[in-house]
Amino acid sequence: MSCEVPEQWLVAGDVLDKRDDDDEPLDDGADNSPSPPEPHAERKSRRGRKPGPRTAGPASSHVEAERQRRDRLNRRFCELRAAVPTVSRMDRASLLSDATAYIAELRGRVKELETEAKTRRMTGAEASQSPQHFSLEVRMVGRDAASLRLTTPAARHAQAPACLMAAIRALDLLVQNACVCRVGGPTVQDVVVDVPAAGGLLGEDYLRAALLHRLLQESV
Amino acid sequence: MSCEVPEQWLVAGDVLDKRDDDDEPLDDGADNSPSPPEPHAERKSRRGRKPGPRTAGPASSHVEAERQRRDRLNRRFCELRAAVPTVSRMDRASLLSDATAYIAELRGRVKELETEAKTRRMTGAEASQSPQHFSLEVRMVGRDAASLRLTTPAARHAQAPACLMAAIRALDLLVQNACVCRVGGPTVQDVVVDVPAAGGLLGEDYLRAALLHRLLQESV
DNA sequence: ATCAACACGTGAGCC
DNA sequence: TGGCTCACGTGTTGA
Repeated sequence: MSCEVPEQWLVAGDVLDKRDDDDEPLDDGADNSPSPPEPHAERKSRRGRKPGPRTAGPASSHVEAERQRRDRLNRRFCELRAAVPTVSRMDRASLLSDATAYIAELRGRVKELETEAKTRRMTGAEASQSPQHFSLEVRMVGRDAASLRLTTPAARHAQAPACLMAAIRALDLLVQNACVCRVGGPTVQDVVVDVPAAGGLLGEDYLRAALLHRLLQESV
Repeated sequence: MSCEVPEQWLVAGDVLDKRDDDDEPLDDGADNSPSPPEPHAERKSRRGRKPGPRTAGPASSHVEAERQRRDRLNRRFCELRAAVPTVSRMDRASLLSDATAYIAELRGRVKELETEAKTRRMTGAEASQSPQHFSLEVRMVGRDAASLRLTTPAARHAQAPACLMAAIRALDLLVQNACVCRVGGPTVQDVVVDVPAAGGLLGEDYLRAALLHRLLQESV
């Protein structure tokens, strides 16, 4: 496919100025029209026709433009070939179909990975939002003591007791007694904590709200 | 770019048999050489040259092959154009560069998503393997009671106390007193549990081994 | 020798 | 008008 440019069969006045910038063909204002017959160099896989009789006449602006168009196409083909890792053959047509297939493959991978990431994110969010499914009882014992009972419907949320402990500690409360048990096998996990000195300025509702807030924050 | 095929300027004996299967040009053994002049149909964006003088002579096997090659290239171009969503212009060259850029973009997305998935997997594995970093003390109190102390170096392993509780329960042990606290801010998490009736047939080493086993199993 | 692939020049439509 | 693009036929290679 002639990607290399071994300047071959150059003609006499080869200038090779070719400011062959790619990057959007929104250029080429009025630059290629000038006179220089500018023969095309660069060919490698010696296939195709020889540069021809090189009619340097002034009527060759068209052939020159066509030459530049061909060169640009060739460069684009080379770039595409460099971008596609699975090049079955060196054909142009094979390159095109390979590029199409590769794009489809990449699209499939992207979609697959995105769905996987989404699934992972969902499970993660579900696991971290599990405290929303907690049932938190706050029962005042006397005036400044409380008994908390945290129940989670699924035992896979094994971090629930620790979250409650952290929340209690974050509220500067002391734990007098704690009992964690699982009843009904892996379905229910129960935490009962007795907290002295949890009353005072802290009412039952405030205590519940603060603990819930902490629990939700803890499980981020 | 003439993707449609509105059969135009057909010549008299158009047969249109063209078993134009794509899928790897490893076919066409000796089929195009036969006599039928087979003019090419299908053109739409009336650009380019007219089909020419249609030299129906037997010397047109080459032009026919070239025609088929052109048609195949055109089809492949159309397929690629259908596969690339960001077609800036209708040029062939623009299509090629757009396809290259799109492939690069897809590659970047794939790499990004893969690294994200890998990171997520690593953190998950690390979090689940964290109990390996636990420090578990087992101190016998008398003959059939024990005091356990579980210390985790990182406080983000909030499920450690629950894991210990589950392990204790799995060993059918009772918890007399438990205390979970965090010292040094979020760096150390400490769990102290008193377990009566943990002696008997269960020695200290066996208790420690069983608890470690349970802890490692729990954290899968 | 045939065959496949490419490059070249050129005709022609379109803006 | 001219520039840009594509199609066409042909010349010329390599296998």
